Amino acid sequence: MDEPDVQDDSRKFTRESAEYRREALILATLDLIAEMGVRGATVREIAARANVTQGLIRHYFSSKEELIQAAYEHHMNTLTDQTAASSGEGTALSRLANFVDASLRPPIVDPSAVALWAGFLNKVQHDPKMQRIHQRTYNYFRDYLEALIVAALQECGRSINASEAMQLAIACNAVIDGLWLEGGALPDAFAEGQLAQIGLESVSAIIGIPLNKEVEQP
Amino acid sequence: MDEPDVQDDSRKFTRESAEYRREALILATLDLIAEMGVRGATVREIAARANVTQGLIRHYFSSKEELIQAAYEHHMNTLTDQTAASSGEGTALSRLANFVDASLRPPIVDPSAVALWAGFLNKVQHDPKMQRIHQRTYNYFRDYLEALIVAALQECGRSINASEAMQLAIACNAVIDGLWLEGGALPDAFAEGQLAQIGLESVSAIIGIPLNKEVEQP
DNA sequence: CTCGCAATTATGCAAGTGTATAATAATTTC
DNA sequence: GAAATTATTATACACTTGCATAATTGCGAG
Repeated sequence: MDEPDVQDDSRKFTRESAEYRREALILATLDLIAEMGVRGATVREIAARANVTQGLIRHYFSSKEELIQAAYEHHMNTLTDQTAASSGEGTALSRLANFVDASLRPPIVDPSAVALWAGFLNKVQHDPKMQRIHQRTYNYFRDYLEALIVAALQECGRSINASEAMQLAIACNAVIDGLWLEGGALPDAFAEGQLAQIGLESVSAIIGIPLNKEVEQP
Repeated sequence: MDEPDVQDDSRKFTRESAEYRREALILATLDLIAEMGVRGATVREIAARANVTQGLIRHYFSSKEELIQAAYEHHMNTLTDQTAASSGEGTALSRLANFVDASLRPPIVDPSAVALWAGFLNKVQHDPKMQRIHQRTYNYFRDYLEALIVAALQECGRSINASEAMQLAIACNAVIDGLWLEGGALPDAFAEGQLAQIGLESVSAIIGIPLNKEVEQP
C-alpha cells in the first residue's frame, strides 16, 4: 500500500509563488466570464479551473469583487499591450494600416473577447474603480489612434486642428469597435479578412487618405 | 378598525389579462437586466417589480429561461419598430440622414440599452433560439441600411453592385454600432449631438455623398 | 533534522436561487 | 346566486452562492 500516485508523488498539493497563483486565478476568472458570463464565474468554478480549492481565493483576494477587479485590470492591460505591439514600425501610414488590420483579425476579433467585454460591462457601469480602468483604456486607444491619424495626415502634407483630429479618432475608433463587435457576436457572418478589409476602406474614407496594408513580399 | 385600505378596496389581488401580465413581467425583466445584469434578474426581483408574487412567473412562463427569451424577443422587436419609424418620409438622402441621426441620440443611445445588450450577449451566444433572434434583427438593420444607401446613391446618379452595397452597409452599420456603444458605455464623454454629427460625417465619407440632417425650419 | 510558519485544504453556514406543489380567492358560467 | 375555473398567492425544498473558520501540510530557516 501507499504506493506513490501514478504521476504525482503523494503530495497533496504544491506551494507556488504568489505571483503564479494570482495569475492562475485571474486567468481562470477571465476564461469563465468569457464562457459563462459573470454569473458563471463562481468561486468554486474559478478555483477548480485554477486547480486549487475555493478557500485559496480568499487567501489572495479579500473578496470575489477584488478578484474580478484584478481580472479586469489584467485584461485591459493585455489589450493595450497587444495594441502597442501591433502597429510596429514603418511610416505613419503603414503603422495606421497595420493597427486597423490587427484590430480586426483574431485574436482581437473573437467571440470570447466580446463576451468578456459584455460580461464586465455591468460591473463597469456600477463600480467606480472599474469605471476608471475602462475610461483609461478607452482614452489610451483613442489617443493612440489619434496620434497615428495626425501623423499619417502630416505625411500626406495635410494638417488638422485638435478638434478635427479628435473627431476623426472617435469616428475611426467607432468603425473599428463596431466591426470588432459584429465579428465577435456573429463569427460566421464574415469571411476571413473581410472585416479588416472593410475597416481599412472605411478608415481611408473617413480620414481621406488611401490606406493599404502593406503586402510583405519575401 | 377594518376600515378599507386607503386606495384599494380590500381585495387581495386583481386578475389581469394574460397579455397585460406577460408584458408586465417582460418589462420588469428588461429593466432588471439593464440595471443589474442577468445576475440581478432573479425571479423574486422580477415578480416584485411586476407587482406579483414569484409563483406567477411559472404560470405564464414554463421556466425563467423562457421568460428571458420572451423578453429578448420583445426588446429586439421594439428596436426594429423604433428604427422603422425613425427614418420617416422624404428623399432617400434625408431618410438615410434621419436614420443615422436617430440611431445616435437618446433613447437609442442610452446606458441602459447598452447594458441590456451586454446582459443578453451570453445567452445569445449559447442559446440557439436567441441566436436566431439576434441574427434576424442584425440582418434587418443591415438590409434596411443597405436599401437606404443604395437608394441614396441612385438619387445622386451613382449605382453600385450588390457586393459593394453590402460592404458599405456593413461599414456604416459598424460606425453606428461603435458610436452607439461608446455613447452608452461612456455617457459623459460626448457632448449632446456630437455622436450624431460624427456619425453623419462618417457615413458621408464612407459612401461618398455629403449628407446633412435636414434642419427643420418653422 | 525538526520546527515554525504560511500556503493550502477541509468543513460549515446563512442567505439566495429556481422550481414544484398546495392553498386561496377573483371571475365566469350556467 | 351557486359552482366551476383558473389566476394568484403561499409555502416548501433542494441546491448554489460567497464567505468564514478550523484543520492540515509543504517547505524553508535554524
